[in-house]
Amino acid sequence: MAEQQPQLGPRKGAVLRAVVEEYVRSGEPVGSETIAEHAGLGVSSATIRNELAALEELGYLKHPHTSAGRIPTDTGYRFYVDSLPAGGGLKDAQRRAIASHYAEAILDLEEVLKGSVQLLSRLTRYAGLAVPPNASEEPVVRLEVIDMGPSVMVLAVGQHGRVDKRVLDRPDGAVPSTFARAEDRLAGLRGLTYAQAQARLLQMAAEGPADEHELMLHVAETLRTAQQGDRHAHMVFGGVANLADEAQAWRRETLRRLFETLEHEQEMLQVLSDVTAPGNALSVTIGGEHPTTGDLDASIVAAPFRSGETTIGTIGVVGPTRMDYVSAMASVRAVAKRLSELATELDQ
Amino acid sequence: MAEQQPQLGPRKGAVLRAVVEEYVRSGEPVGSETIAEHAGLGVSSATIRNELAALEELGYLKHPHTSAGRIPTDTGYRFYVDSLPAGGGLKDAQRRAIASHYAEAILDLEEVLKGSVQLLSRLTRYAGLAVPPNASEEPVVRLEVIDMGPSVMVLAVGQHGRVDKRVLDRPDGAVPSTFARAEDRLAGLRGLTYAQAQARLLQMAAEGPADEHELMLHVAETLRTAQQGDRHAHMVFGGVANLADEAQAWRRETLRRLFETLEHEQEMLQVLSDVTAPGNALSVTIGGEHPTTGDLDASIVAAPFRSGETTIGTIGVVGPTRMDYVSAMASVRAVAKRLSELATELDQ
DNA sequence: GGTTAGCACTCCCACCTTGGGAGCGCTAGT
DNA sequence: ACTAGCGCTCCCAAGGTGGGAGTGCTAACC
Repeated sequence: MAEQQPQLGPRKGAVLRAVVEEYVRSGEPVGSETIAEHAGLGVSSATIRNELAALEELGYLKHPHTSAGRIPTDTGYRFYVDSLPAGGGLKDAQRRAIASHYAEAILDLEEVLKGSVQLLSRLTRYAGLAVPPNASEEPVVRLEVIDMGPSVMVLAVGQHGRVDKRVLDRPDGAVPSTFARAEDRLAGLRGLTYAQAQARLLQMAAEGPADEHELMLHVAETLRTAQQGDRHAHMVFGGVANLADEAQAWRRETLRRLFETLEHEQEMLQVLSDVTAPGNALSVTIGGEHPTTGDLDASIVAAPFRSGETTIGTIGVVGPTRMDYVSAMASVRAVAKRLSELATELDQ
Repeated sequence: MAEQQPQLGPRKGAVLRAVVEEYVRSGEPVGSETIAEHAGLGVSSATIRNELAALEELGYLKHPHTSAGRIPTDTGYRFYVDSLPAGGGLKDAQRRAIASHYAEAILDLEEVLKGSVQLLSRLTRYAGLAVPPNASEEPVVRLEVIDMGPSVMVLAVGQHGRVDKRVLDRPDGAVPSTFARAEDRLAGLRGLTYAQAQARLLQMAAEGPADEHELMLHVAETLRTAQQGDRHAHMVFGGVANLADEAQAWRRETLRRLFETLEHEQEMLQVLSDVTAPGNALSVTIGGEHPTTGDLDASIVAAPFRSGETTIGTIGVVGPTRMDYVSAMASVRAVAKRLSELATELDQ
């Protein structure tokens, strides 16, 4: 769909790009005069006006009112983003900020993610967010059932450093030896992926002794939620305060809804997964292109990050539709790349 | 200090209370007429005016400008709060919301806290926040050093369900048997409190074999940060979106700073600890009474929660200085109480 | 045909003015 | 000690206004 309307004629394209860039810069509707002067097209404002009218007709621009300048529609931003050259766009200062941020070695992927999200929020002045690795393909390093008296804690540790826990009622009839035996059997699952281990556990629960049955089911359930993210998923956010910035385009009411949505992790996970492009591509979602962002006049720029060849998570930024897409895309791309290298390294 | 200025004369007190309540309700500066009519003091507005002037002189009220009504100063709110009767103030709907919220049994204290914080934010329409238990007095249930290949994970599990982890470089010369032996020795620490276990570990590091030295130090360090909260503390927030509410008193710029501060967990922890009253009392911090809240025109209502007789954490709300203190205090008190019961129960 | 200059027109917005009202302080009288 | 009354201050919402930005159109030009 990025290839749907590439043909506007080179000049219309240039005019549209000029409008987007100027509007993003200034926040004011852009008039024909401004473009005639700054875009270096060598034509008069009257000609630009004709082009603007045509672009509006085509749905790329709109008018707040008759005698105001133009602002881009979501479709206009979309064209702009699709017409951007693939690489680059990173300012020197940003490049340096990224380099120095990752200079310090951190071994815990979770910590790395937190740092990366904050880095992104500083680079872009928007809010950074990340979806941590889904555990499905991660090998299990340790599985434990810990006797805590009236309750039991199930603990799962993954190769990439994730730790999932779950506390539950102590099963009837469980005695200390139940736990010891269960742990012995769980030790045998080491090295399997979460998905495999979960499957084995369901089997073990069915075949094993009755007093372990419930315990094993709970361990399986713990692994399942670790894979789904479920309602215990921990998205990572950073620089959310940026969204409240004075200069930002949101009305108070929209701002409130925006924060509410961000707090609602489940919805954000859904959005991120809807939005993430298949493959390793950077994805840009502009306003109405997704119901949630449309509701919030927001855009999301996100990219998956990998360990080796496997995609293990997503990182990106949320900002107003009137976003500096060039900078945001470059920053997200660079951080995701760096993050992939790091994650790959952490996994050996 | 709550007893510093209890004597304003009964009428001045009544007038001040009326101003606070009316202002909290309406958000508009309150005039003498309004009070004369609504406060039921049986005196004319002229008399009220005299009282208002006196209260302003005393620093309890202020004037946006000459011909406007009065609004309370932080000191005014303080007097108001201190003059409130100790109990009650909970509306029936709130009482029911609390009861039904805790109807569902949850075993993980962390989950309980998240729920409680969200409950508080719904009850008060402000932002809820909580400081989870500090680990010092919590018994250690399990300590592990997990061989993750190029790195090592230290894992500590506490009796109340906390899990702390830490990933670090694999010490030089560590072999599988190093970990096995270390874990054996760590198993001996079970049942000690975090504080005790940390002390023992430092000793063990000094006395034990060289190849375990570094490992033990790292375990000790993990326990230390678990106790301090350090920079890895996980405060719990909920309903932060409430603060962006249309009707709220904050300017955009202040709102931004507020969100920034909330993101800065370290600072919030400091504030909470500065603010928490010794003993089990509910504490109310109003605007300028603390540098951070003063900067943000914010107030904090917080109360410790206990397990048995030991204070293990803090829970409360943050809102504008123009806060409905009665409702906030009642909600926080009730939730903290319920939470204490639950925590006590969870610890047997 | 595309481009341009020019111009009338629209509409907003920032500015000012203005009247009314809310609320105060003060004083004098009860 | 309280209150009625009054003059004063200051805000604020409601018009009114001018200017400016920007448009759309037309007619001329290359």
